[in-house]
Amino acid sequence: MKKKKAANPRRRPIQRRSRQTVDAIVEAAARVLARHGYAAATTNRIAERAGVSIGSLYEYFPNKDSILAALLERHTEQGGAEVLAALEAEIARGAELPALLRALVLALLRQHRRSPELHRVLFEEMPHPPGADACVLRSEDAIAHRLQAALEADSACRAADPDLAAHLVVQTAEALAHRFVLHGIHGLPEARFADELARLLLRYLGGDRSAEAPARR
Amino acid sequence: MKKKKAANPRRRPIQRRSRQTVDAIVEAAARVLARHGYAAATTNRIAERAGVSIGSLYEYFPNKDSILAALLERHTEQGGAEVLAALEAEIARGAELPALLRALVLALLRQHRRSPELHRVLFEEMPHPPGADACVLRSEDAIAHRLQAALEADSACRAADPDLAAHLVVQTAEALAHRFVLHGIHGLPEARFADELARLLLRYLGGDRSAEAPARR
Amino acid sequence: MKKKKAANPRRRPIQRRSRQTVDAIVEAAARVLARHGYAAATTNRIAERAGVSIGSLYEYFPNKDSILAALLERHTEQGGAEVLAALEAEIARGAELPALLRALVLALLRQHRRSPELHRVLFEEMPHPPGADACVLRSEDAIAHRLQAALEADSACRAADPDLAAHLVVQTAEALAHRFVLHGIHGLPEARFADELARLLLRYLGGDRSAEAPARR
Amino acid sequence: MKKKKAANPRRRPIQRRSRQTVDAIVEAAARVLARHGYAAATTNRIAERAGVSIGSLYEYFPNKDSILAALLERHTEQGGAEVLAALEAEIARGAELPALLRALVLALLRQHRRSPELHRVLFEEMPHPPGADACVLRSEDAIAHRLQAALEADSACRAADPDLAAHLVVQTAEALAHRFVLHGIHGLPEARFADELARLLLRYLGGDRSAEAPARR
DNA sequence: AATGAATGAGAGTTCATTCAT
DNA sequence: AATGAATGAACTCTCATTCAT
Repeated sequence: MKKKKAANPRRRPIQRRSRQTVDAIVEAAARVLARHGYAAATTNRIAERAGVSIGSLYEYFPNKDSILAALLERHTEQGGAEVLAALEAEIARGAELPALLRALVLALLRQHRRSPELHRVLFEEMPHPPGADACVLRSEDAIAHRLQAALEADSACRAADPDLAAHLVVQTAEALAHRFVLHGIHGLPEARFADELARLLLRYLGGDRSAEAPARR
Repeated sequence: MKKKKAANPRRRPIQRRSRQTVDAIVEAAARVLARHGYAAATTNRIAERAGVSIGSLYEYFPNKDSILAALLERHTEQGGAEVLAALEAEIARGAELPALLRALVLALLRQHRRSPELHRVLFEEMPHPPGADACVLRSEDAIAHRLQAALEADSACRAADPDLAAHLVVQTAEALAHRFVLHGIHGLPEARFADELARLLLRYLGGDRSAEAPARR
Repeated sequence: MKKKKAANPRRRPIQRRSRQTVDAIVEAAARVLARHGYAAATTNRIAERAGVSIGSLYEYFPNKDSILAALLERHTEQGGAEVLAALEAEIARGAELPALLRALVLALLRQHRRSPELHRVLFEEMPHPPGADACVLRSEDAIAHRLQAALEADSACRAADPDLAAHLVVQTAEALAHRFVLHGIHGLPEARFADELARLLLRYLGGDRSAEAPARR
Repeated sequence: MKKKKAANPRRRPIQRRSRQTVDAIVEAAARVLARHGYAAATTNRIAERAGVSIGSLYEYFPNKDSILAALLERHTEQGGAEVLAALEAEIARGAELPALLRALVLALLRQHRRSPELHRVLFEEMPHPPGADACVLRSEDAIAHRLQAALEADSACRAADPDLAAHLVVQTAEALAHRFVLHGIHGLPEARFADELARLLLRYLGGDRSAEAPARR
């Protein structure tokens, strides 16, 4: 019988050696998943690719799931940080809502484009045990939180509930970017898709001048 | 690695008896997945729950994956058909864009609510081998296609490319409904979420009078 | 139908430990086959008799067939080596054709007598997948090759084509010894059978003085 | 647990219908074995090829082994009868020992050549449960018996024990013909092989004039 | 007599995990 | 700390055989 232990690394990787080993394992898992798919990602194969014995692997991770969880977390956090940074940069340069949303959309597309195979395996092929998606939610929350602040500061935004609006925006952008990168929409070029998605978000938030133009007549 | 055989039932379930057995197996798979999760869904357990011998199970399905694929397909097609029907009904009664989008959102939420555990396992816990998601795309395409026609017939719609707009709307509604049912957004009640999502879609498509009202003053 | 993997041990048994394990498995297979027949030779039973876990068994052999193939090869090579040695010994002591052929026949009988049950299962009960018999052919070729050299050096031999003659002699001796050990000929004692078989071979090769005697009269 | 029943047909096929069905099944088994090998010869496949339901198959044969045993018996008896007939014909025309032995060798080669694939599967790939070879022994005995009578009547034969000699001759001829058809000897043409094998047998039995020729000088 | 859907014991094999070295 | 041979529970799937129709 298998005991399901908490999916946390066994030891805090404080020392450099440990940190390197943990990284090597997670990195190896990423490579194996991306190149050969979930079914081929056995612990022995991951250890081999990491240049580490299977025994050492289990020194750093209590079980297989914890490795995949760590990878998912790393992947999500890296991606989230990039998007957050892109957002921050745009805000810093005093961008208005339209530019902000475009930046969000482009950053998400870029992130998904980075290693689409890994992304696909991670989010479509790989089983997500209950709770595995917490880090995804956390990452989105962080982005939504930053966006909310921006919305509150932007007079063009007509959202009654900026928190809710920010969440909807982030989730929509994330979900649609994900789908577009993996499956496309007919033959639509990415640039046009980005435009359209940004337009959708902008209209929702109300900074859409062109939409109001007819009414001004 | 094992040769993946075509994921088609061995025997065309033309006769009533066969059809019943196939249904029983798929239904059993659904119950096992929903109640015990992906890891517990062994072929022997599914057969047992279906009240069928393991040999019979393999009389109707060439391998395990084909059972899960059939379940995914059934689930997706049923859901898609319901949403399509809801849309159709709304259109038939001459509903305008706002009511149409509300109906779409509510139908999707209803569908995801029906058996959220099965839904979660099917879409988050269960590995989706490459190609398994084709039926999901097909279902969304069908809904998008119907919606597109409605958009083209609706003078309030300002979408330049109704095909693209319809796809974005359906994908957004589907993705957010999915996420909301599984993870929620803070403690937001479903009714309010539905309102907000419908509002988002409506503003995108341009049938949003209230948004333009202030500008008229 | 299943993909047949190469019937080679996974791990080259270079280290002493590995070599021992491989031997233990092959030896266990021999015991199980001899004692309980082909039908009882399951991988689990072989592993158990070898005092090895089923997992370890598959560490050293890629599949069941490869174990049986290894056993067949070991059996054939051992037997062939013995016969070859007997032949060599006889040649070394300067034996003439009659003694040589007797030695060949006796060595083959001895070899088949050693574990007749294993021999029977290996060559009659066990399915031989195409190609499995290559090692048998190789072994016979080696013996025939040695015999050929002896024939060419023996002035009593009247064989026009020593290569062909050597092959016929070896195949005849092998086949008849095999049959005699497994099924006997009426109640014929082995000693008389050996005499007669040796006589048959001798007459073929022409070293048979007694046969020519009457004609001289 | 499987009960091993006696490998005899359940019912005496007296009626024409039954006889036809039995034949169809055995014939189907032959085709499946020859074309697809032992591993593919499942009872269901045999029944299908025979144009008979699996239920009917078990009406006529108590188990799978009995079908294969029946096929082996049919094959062996047919072959034996042909060889016997060839021998008889040669004797009837008053042939001498050399011609008789040539006829025996050629008949055996012809028989093995008829469906070498079936022959190979039947005698090398297929497991022969203990006792399955009784019919082969019987068939050879019959041929040996006829040959013995011929030897006793032939003044050229110098065999001291004609019964034993006949058995050795038949077994040698059979075994070597078998081996030659299945594996060949280097690139040797069949005609030369037949010559050499006949010469071997002839020298054994002593009707070899050419061998004695040198002595006459 | 004939059918063929149903059966289920048991086969081969995998792979996450352990632990003696 | 590190190793990797060893483990064995548990999996998917096959196929000879049965029996209700």
